[in-house]
Amino acid sequence: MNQQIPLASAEYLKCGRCSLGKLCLPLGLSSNDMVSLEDIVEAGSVYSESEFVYRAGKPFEYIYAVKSGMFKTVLVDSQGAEHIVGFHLPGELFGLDAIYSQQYGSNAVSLGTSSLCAIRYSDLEVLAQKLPSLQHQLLSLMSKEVHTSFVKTHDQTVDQKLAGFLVALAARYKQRGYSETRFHLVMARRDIANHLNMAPETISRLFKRFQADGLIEVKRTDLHILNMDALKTLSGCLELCSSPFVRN
Amino acid sequence: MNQQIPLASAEYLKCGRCSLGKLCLPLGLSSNDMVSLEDIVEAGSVYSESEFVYRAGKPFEYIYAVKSGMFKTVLVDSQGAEHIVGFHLPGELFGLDAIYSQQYGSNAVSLGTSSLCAIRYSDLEVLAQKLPSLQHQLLSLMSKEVHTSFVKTHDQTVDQKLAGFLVALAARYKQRGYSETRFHLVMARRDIANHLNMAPETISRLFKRFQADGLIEVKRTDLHILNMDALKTLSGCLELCSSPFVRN
DNA sequence: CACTGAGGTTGATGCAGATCAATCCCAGTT
DNA sequence: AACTGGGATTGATCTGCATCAACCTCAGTG
Repeated sequence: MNQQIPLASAEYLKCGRCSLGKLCLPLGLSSNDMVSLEDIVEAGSVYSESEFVYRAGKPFEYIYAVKSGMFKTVLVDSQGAEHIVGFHLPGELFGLDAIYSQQYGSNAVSLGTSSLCAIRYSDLEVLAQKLPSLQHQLLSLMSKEVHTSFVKTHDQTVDQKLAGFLVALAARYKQRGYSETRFHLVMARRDIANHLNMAPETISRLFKRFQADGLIEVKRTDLHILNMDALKTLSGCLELCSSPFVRN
Repeated sequence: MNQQIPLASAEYLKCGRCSLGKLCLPLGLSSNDMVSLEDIVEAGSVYSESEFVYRAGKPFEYIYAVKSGMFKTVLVDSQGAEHIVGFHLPGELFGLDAIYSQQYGSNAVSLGTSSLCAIRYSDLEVLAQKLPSLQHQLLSLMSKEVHTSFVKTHDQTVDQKLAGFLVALAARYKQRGYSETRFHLVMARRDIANHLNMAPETISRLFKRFQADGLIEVKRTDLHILNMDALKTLSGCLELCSSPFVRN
């Protein structure tokens, strides 16, 4: 079963003290409201590599906020083929697509050792009813989700897709206070390929070419972006797509 | 400019009497709450063929609910290439992706003569704060939007994509009380092609083959689905994707 | 009723990227 | 330090669908 080990430091990681607050649900909340939110958040369950948070078809109960590490959500079609819908970084929510249907529509899986906060959705709705800023932030985050997935439906060449993916990932790391030019590709090549509807071989070749063109430097999971502007141009989505959005 | 002619019968088309209530925002509202909602809904603006409701980049103010006809939302990338994100049928909302960024991310355009209701989002948020069932329905509809766009990111063969599109459209017509096996393709072939990331020629060839295979009958804009089951099988997304969801 | 033009259809060709098939690389194990 | 196996890379080949080009259809117009 899922190893939901509370972190030793869980008490210190409540929303009010969590560095991710400005990206996550608490954005805009007063300190009083924050305390109410903390009451319904189960903070800091730890998942080890490839553990399932939930599986498609299971009754909807919680939405999740990533605390550390990374998770992926995976759609499985009737033939059993998998499609990675998204990768989720700290401060991002997932499971929101299950509100309507009351059952999860995808599998959620950890990448490496990762942790997250669980929020019982029924509690969240009740609390959002009391706290206007929480309702606002929840709606905002869902809206962002809608927009980013709209942008992703626009098919492109493989170059555009991979460049766009890297640029977006860089922006998301930057938002979280990490370097936007140097970071680890936590997910396997195969996962990137799957997410972008490409063959792993194509990812490999593109990385090689991007490197030859001086755009990036990759060595296993280490990525160094050398020419962000060129990469952005390549991705083909400059104006409306870049600001204030980030595709994830 | 946009011809926003109030319908002569507008008074009779308020939410409480609108047949689309069970699909649209009013779902779950008591009759008292319904009146409050009606207060903030500007019902029944009419748009003629190819009129813009809003354009990408414009400040966000309203979300829209389709009353009659059909609208499409179109993403325009930095090279000016257009991509149709979705077609919107009566009872469906659009503009929700602009909540986060506070500006519309796409162009919204009418297909044929169509009408819609406009709801100032700031009013809606305030009202949703007072009416739990409205908040619930708004969140539900956004969740549905998230889910359907997730499903659409899963790339497939052209056969699967077109079959899936037709099956989903049929289901949406059925929900609205129309035949699910006979309906008009309001949008041009070119628009279907664009939406599905295919060439118009491919749509043409597929329609021909589907017809030869006894799946459908098409004559210009008239579509008759002869073998829904086969079409569903072809679309490749039986279990989780069909119920209770509809891709749009 | 012929004319026009936009949308749709049909056929021929080309290519981007998938697929297939080795080979390589390296982290983890013994 | 040799061994193992899964992921990544590289090269060769194949193919689905886009693209190009020509033609057809039909609603609208004078």
